[in-house]
Amino acid sequence: MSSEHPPFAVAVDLAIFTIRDGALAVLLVERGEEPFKGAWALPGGFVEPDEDAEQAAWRELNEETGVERFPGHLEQLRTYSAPDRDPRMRVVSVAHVALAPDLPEPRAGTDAADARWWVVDDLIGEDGEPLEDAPALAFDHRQILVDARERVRAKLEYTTLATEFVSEPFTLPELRRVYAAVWGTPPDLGNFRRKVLGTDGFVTPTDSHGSPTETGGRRALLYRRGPATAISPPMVRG
Amino acid sequence: MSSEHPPFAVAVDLAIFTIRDGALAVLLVERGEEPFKGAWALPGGFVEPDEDAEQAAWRELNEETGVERFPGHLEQLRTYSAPDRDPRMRVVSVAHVALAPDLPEPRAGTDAADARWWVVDDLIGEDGEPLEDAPALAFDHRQILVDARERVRAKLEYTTLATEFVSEPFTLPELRRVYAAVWGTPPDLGNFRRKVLGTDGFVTPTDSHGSPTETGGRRALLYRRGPATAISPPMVRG
DNA sequence: ACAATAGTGTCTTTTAGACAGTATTTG
DNA sequence: CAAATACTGTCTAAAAGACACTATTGT
Repeated sequence: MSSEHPPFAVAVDLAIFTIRDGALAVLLVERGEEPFKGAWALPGGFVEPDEDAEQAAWRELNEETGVERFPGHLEQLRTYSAPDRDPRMRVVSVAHVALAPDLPEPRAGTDAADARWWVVDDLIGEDGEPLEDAPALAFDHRQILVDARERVRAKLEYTTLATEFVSEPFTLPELRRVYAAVWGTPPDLGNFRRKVLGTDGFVTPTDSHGSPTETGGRRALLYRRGPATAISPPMVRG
Repeated sequence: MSSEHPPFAVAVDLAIFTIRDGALAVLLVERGEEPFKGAWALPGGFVEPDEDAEQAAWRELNEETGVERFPGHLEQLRTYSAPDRDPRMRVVSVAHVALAPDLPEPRAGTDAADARWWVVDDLIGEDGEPLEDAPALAFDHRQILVDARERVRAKLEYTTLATEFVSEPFTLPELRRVYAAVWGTPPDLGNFRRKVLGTDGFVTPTDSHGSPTETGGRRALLYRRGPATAISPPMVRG
């Protein structure tokens, strides 16, 4: 190592996903200060001297979503460090992906004008390019969001992460709708059931049934998350 | 974001892999200064004010390996940010994984006493625990190395990354020995050929043959890297 | 009864796993 | 020739893809 080490600020940014109305949604905050005042951004904040990035991410997660203890999954995505990514000063951001079952409407943070859920596919297209009529995101947050969505899409293939998007107990049709929302197209009904039930420890059955729907139809069996984390061989995207 | 942002140093650390004598090897440098003076560490250095982490990693890659332009693959692994990971000061490290065909013996860096290739499985066991008779690594570099090895193992399954471990042109038996070295056990000969040749764009054939071996045997056909980057469905680890 | 949703079964195609056999080269 | 290495073929088993059929519930 050389002996000089210029000072940086280190931040965490969070792509917090949930499923709302059958679509993948992400939490954005409207910036109340310059730079990018009025633009929408991923929630985040600086890492404090006595914590690591993951602890900072958990702290922000609870602050931004306004819950006691965030009920879902958190993992590091990657670090973004372009020298000019923040016009004020040199900031490297350790981006994280979080996901949880449907959460309440968020409260605005201290320095955010507003905060709300956005349908991800209304913000960025399949190719990762911004959509017309969609707000431009602050900093490099569009790229972070593109990378985060791809991470979630990929991990549904080879992990049991989808169960983090539903609250226990859940039905298999609910779980299937998670795949439909994230991948944009639902997996085949029969093959999906065969794969989930055939993967040891993906889900464990209960002996009770879900509530009836308004529109009629058979009531689905309820399940809980199983101990498995990997799906092998993976479930493939349509 | 809050308005305070304590100063950090931002470093990159590199797990540089190659195949030597049929085994996965990693480049380590012996530290010439405190802390951890005399211990072995992953090469790395601080990010400069005008570069991002990836540029810093490329710079260190060329400096540490002593080549003009590093001929292999580089990607970000993850960021390590425990508050006490460096006893001198607060340093977050953006770790990277690099891999390349067999490289020359490295030269020692300016602040490193020595540098050499180590067989990875002589440093860390299958479980990720340190081995007896193996040197302890400086900082959190054992954990970084464990994570880096797992990344490479996993990516051989679903990407064509293995071709970055051989220099062009190469033979299929050479490529198969990459899998054997990284996974610890060779894939079945016939099935390996079927998978590689059956994956469109994995390799492209040439019309010439490799050199004869000392011990006799048929000469293998030579191939070059193809345009494909993904293997679908993946090749599975024995 | 009908619509809607949940769940089962089955036929076909694809792919992996195992492994036997053939081809080419050196000494 | 034998030994060593490269390559091909084939049989079997497992899994996915497609899709038809049955079951249960509400209106």
